[in-house]
Amino acid sequence: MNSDPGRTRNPRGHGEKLRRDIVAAATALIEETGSEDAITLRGVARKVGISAPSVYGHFESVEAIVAAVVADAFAELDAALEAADGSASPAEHLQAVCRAYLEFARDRPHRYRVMFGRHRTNPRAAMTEPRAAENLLGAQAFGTLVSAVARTAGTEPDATTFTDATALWVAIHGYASLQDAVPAFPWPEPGEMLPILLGRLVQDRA
Amino acid sequence: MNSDPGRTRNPRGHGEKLRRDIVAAATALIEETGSEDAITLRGVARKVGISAPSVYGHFESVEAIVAAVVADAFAELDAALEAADGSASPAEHLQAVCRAYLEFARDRPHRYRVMFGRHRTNPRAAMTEPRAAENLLGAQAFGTLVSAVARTAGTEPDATTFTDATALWVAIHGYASLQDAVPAFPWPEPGEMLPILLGRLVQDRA
DNA sequence: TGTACATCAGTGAACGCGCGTTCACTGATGTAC
DNA sequence: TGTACATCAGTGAACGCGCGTTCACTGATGTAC
Repeated sequence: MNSDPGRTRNPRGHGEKLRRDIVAAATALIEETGSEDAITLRGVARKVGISAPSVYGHFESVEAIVAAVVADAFAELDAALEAADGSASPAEHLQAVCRAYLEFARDRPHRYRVMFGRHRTNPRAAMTEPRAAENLLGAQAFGTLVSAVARTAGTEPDATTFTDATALWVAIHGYASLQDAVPAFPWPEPGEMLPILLGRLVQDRA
Repeated sequence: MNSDPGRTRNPRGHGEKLRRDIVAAATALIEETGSEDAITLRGVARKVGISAPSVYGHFESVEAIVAAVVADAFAELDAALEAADGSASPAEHLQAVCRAYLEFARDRPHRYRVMFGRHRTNPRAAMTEPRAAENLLGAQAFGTLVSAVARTAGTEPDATTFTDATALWVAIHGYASLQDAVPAFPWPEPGEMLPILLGRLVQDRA
């Protein structure tokens, strides 16, 4: 909750830095308080160390700030799945992708909840093509999952891999979000749960 | 958002009715606005048609009102799964239970989101035994699922049925909540998705 | 049968607070001439 | 080389609003004597 009273104004031409500072402050507020409600325009300004009206130079509303936090988080998720070890066998790679997904959710539980807490589309994409699935936030992450599933089947992505990946996604998301929502439930560890879900949900077409 | 200005005071000994009116108003506010944030003490009082301080006679905080809404919703979920057709074959019964779960979530998307949006335990149970899994909200619903899974296996509930039921729950919850969160995704219909999840996740031990 | 009293189910006014938003502004720095 | 000016990156004060919370209260109704 520390603010930054010792902040010095950005030099000319570097006003965009404040935008990043605002998003970082909002992100920190979510992870510290556990709730998206904690993000207020004045609260974010306080955290950054600027006056409240200064936010308007970069965001037109609190919702726009939250949307930026969510967009950043989805970009991180995309990168985390992409970075999962791909040198292993197809089955091991798929498992690594799923493990990366679960670790992402576990390491940022509050942001993960916010990412999927309201329905949101990519704001930039929404302007041009509001319903295209490939422009949804997280589309790249899902694409990584589809590719990993296709590799285990030894095929190109098709309707079956799409269905398998969807079934896997709902299960892994459900596991991640219910662990966060109902921590007192006697959850199996990921090391136990993940092989079960993977083994049963991904069609063996070998 | 209609309030009730024509409300008449409850007769003596029936003050508890106001408590139910408050919970009903809060429930309606959640389903109308889609957000738990819309529940304010004054907003609920306005909706019921009473003055703001009157709420304190029945709830000590807004959170207590939301907790009551959530507890009611879990009781409804318990009842809905219990009421799923049990006269059919075990496999058909299990499918009916899962369908009832998905319908519950679909019919009250906002309440469903609030139910699993924060981690909460049964407030009454939390006073006595804070960690007992069987006192969690939704424990009865999960028990119904475990029983239905056990019937398909032809066994009493054991570690395997527990694992199967857990896998099924995370998948069905994930499916329900992601459909709500990402409506633009090309979701398979429940009629297509449910048999896939059931067929793959529930161990065939016949 | 009357009446004083206690209780119940609320009310109405007031408070201080943090919020989003507006407005006119400031002061440093680069640019044109 | 000097200087006027435009621009950039913000600030500070003020506004009206809805909120949670408190306080003393009201007025109908049941109960004891």
